[in-house]
Amino acid sequence: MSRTSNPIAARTASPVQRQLRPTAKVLPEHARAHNRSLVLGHLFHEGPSSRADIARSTGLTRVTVSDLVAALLAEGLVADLGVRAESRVGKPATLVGLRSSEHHVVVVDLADDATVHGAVMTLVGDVVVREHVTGAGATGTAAVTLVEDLCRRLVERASRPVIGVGISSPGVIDAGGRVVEAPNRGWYGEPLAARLTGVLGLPVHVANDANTRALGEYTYGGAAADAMIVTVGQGVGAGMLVDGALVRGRGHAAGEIGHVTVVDEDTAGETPEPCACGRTGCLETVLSAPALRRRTAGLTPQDADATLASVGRMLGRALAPVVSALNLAEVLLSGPPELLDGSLREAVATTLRDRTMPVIGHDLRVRMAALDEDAALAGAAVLVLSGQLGIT
Amino acid sequence: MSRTSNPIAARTASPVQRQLRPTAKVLPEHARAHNRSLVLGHLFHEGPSSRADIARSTGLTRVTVSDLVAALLAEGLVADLGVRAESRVGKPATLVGLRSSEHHVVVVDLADDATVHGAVMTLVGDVVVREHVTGAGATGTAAVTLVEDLCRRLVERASRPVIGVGISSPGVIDAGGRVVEAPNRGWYGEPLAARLTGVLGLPVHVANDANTRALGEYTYGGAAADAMIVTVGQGVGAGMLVDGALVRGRGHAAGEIGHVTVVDEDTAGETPEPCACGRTGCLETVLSAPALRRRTAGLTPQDADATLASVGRMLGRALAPVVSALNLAEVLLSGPPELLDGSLREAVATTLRDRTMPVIGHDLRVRMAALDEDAALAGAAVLVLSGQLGIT
DNA sequence: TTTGTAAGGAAGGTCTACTAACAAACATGT
DNA sequence: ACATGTTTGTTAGTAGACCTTCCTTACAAA
Repeated sequence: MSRTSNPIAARTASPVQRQLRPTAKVLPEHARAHNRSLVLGHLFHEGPSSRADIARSTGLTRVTVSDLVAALLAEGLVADLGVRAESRVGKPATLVGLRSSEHHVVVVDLADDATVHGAVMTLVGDVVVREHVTGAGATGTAAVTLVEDLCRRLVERASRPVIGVGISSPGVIDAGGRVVEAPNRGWYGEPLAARLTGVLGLPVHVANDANTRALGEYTYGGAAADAMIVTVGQGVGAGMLVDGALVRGRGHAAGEIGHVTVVDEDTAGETPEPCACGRTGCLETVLSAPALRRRTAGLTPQDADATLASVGRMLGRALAPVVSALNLAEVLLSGPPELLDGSLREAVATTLRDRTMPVIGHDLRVRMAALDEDAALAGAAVLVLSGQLGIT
Repeated sequence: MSRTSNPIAARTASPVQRQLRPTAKVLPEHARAHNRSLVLGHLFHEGPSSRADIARSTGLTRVTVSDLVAALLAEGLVADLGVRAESRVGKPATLVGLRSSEHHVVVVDLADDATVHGAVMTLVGDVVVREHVTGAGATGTAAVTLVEDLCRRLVERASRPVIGVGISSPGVIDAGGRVVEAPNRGWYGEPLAARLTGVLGLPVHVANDANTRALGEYTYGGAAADAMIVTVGQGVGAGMLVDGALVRGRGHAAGEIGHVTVVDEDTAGETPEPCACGRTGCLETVLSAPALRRRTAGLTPQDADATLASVGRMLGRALAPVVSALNLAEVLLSGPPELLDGSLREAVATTLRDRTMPVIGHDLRVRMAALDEDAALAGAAVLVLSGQLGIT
């Protein structure tokens, strides 16, 4: 074997260079914030607990937990709930609990072109106030103003301290809340989060609607840590969860699967249809809610089922490589149940199992998303919980 | 809109429950370890630097960096290189550098069924010693003993302190170095890392060979942080990098794309062939090195190119959903260049661009892997660098 | 009543990184 | 030649964060 051209050896003289990622230093206070999030996360997921419970769960000592809880009590995020009712051996525990109804989150969903939906929510996702504005056709700065006004009204109507604002929008959105590209609102490089923070004086988080849905399903809907949530509405999108974290991708466009080609000339029983994007045979031409309705309109239930199953098989074909490459635990379908939760979903499941090796397809679950139409709002709330409190 | 069945609201009484991941507490010493890795990582990627350089790069103060460097000097991981040659304004800087040739890593590659390849490497991936054992047919415990003996010999032949052992093996391997399933060696649930650590008294890291290749390409080969490295050899595998981290997947089987179905009855110009896995039309039946050689044997160069292009199109079809879902920056092909680096690679690239939306396919790169046949060994070394020094 | 167990708090110690201040060593301008 | 400004690396002191150890409180079980 010739080793002279070893590219590793060739680099020995000069160091191994790479575009350095902004790896952040860690200060003691960051450790503190992390452990604080651990405590909050425990209370969020497990409910009222004693300090000793939290200590066991987090691995921190009781002393440290007491200290953190004291700080949280002072902040008002946590409340003393008195002694635990059930009594075991030893000194009875005093419970502390997250004051989830004593803090509010303002959330906005921009998925609907005609109407902007907003709400005030508690930390556990209960809707306290609901508002909407009809902003048909508003684009550019006008659309930003629309969102601004809605947020302001919601903040005013919140009866508790508002922890932050979460916004779910279609389009390509970067981690800093800048809308890189959202054709439906005419936003290109719009610094939405920064602008709203300036106006409202509150932390604002913005993310793609398919991604927020995925977050919502993970936090409130029991989705697995390695999952794909396919959202079917006017278009088709997806949120990807890998190891419990949202995948954003190189250009912040992860999950944009609506315009993957799935219908070819040689696809049995199908003809590629033109897509709004200018190409043909895109997933959206067969799987979007309008496309599904159009394709099943006027058919007998049997024929409609067959049609839906056919679409399910196409989706399954497309997802099989994704499921295999990431070894996903779950594929969730979010959208109209009358279209998705039947032969379509079953066809996706069987196709995925047929087209992947057993170790991949064996314990893969294909199910409907657990959350209803408020999933995007709930996910927007998770943006805030995650960003401000570290709860995931 | 009916909101009564809101599953979020329904959960308000009980807390939001989920399978808790082992979220680790962070102690001051962990912060220290993290910052230490930051210093080492800077020296690894940027080469000899002054303490002030490191401080600017990491965001830590010069005082802290001096302290960390002092500790690393005491450990012998870093050396004082004297004053910088070029002189600028101000006090001349004293350079410190990673003593990459003064420490060794022992690496083993188990991809070859007939021979086990091993090497002693420096921290920058230079091969110092090369050894191999012919272990045709060794399985189960005998195969473990084979690896054990090879490691021991390599450790003995290492002329510098050995930081750890890295092993690259086909099969499904969990994060703790347990081989869940490796049919070629007859390993099922084999705790390889633990066993070797016990015998050698050194830190041992084990990972799937496609994954180690991906790590090697990332660290030594300049691969992007969001990339897929497709490895073509006896079979077909892949390593997935998302945000610079290896994806392991729900059942540690991420990257197992060799048995995704890519050939159907309706695939133009192709007939599904039976696969060793018992199904038909798997990616391995067309893309493995033997399959490619068989399909192109005896053909004119033009016909061979057409055949390779056809396989490239099939691969492109399979990868388009993956590239879209994750918004990957790069797809790397690792394997025989005479088969892959031509019409096949070009077909993959054009197919991917044709079948994805512009925002996804626009700046996607499809190229050959930068590292040669030692890529797996280099990746195994990265396992150790990453696990012991925190360098990625 | 005694014993054992568990919860929570107080005191003291160690570790970590920061700020402030300074000396050393050099380039540059007058 | 000499003062000035710049950059480096170190010393000293401070604040934060978590730990270990010990104590008190409160209850169940024997």
